[in-house]
Amino acid sequence: MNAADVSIETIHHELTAFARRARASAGRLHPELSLVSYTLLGHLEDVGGCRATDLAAHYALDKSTVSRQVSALERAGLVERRADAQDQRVQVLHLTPAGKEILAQVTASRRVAFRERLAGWPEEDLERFAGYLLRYNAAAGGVMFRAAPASD
Amino acid sequence: MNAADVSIETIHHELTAFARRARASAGRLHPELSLVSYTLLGHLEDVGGCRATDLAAHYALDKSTVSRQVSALERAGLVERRADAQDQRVQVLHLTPAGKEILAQVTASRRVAFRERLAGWPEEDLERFAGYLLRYNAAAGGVMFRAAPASD
DNA sequence: TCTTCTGGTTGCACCGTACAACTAAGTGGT
DNA sequence: ACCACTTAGTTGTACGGTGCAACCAGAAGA
Repeated sequence: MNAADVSIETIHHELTAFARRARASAGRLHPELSLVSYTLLGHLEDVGGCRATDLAAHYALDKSTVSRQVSALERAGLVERRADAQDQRVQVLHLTPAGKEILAQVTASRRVAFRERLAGWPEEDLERFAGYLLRYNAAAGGVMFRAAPASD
Repeated sequence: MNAADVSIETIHHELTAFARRARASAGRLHPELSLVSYTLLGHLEDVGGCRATDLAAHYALDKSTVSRQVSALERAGLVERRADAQDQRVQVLHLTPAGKEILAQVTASRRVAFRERLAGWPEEDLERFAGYLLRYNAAAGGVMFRAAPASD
């Protein structure tokens, strides 16, 4: 096992640990906004409104899951559905002011957490780390794990 | 917003994306071994057997959750419980040969996935990336998000 | 028009999780 | 020796997130 393999093993291990920890702790702080809800709201803000189908495709979620998430967010008053003039089936989703507010709060609080955790890092390392994550996620392309090589 | 803040924002965004993606896709490949089961088995292999309470403490899970996970793993024949001579309450958990086998398979297949995704990276970048993740996770110290700064 | 496609909802089942109540076993004080 | 307290683990219950399948309503094309 050469040095590159050791590094890959470490990356594997640490990213797995991160994912597990995120899963375990994501819901406990900000109970009003789960990790998925948060990313959904964030996407709506980024793109400025889209359809439920777009969310499902973008996040590789089942449309039923998105439907329920959106229902919950609407019930909470964070998103609103607007009819589409061209197509009566689609409902364009938009953030409400309350949704923008909550999203901003949660983002700010999480940013603080990340900033604390990254305090003391040289700017050069921050930039490289960010670059590596971008590059890695781009390569991951929406799927975290591939199927087993030979067993299927 | 200076360059460091931009980097931190990117790290925040990309790690969040990774966590969400992991959550969404972890269960679909290797349905026989969820992300949690996998890390539990991995820990048992690393430390060579421990108590359910140790697992709960190490992964910040409720003991009931661990109890059920362990029960499932035992039912699947991947771990076995051994009585402790000193304390009749504790059951020391060990991987069975089948557990070692499955763990090795899943690890291998995931390693392949990571290796593919990291193919073409210069060895220097791999080492730095691994180092950054280690450093970040060490700073995270078991909790992914801190409470909101002022709202509570 | 009639069939097919598409956006979305709902019923159902499953998993992972927490909390609370509980049992069984060890520990310590009197 | 006994009783209170702690600790390890299980079980009941509830909840949130997820996928699949069935379904409905609107749109598009043969």
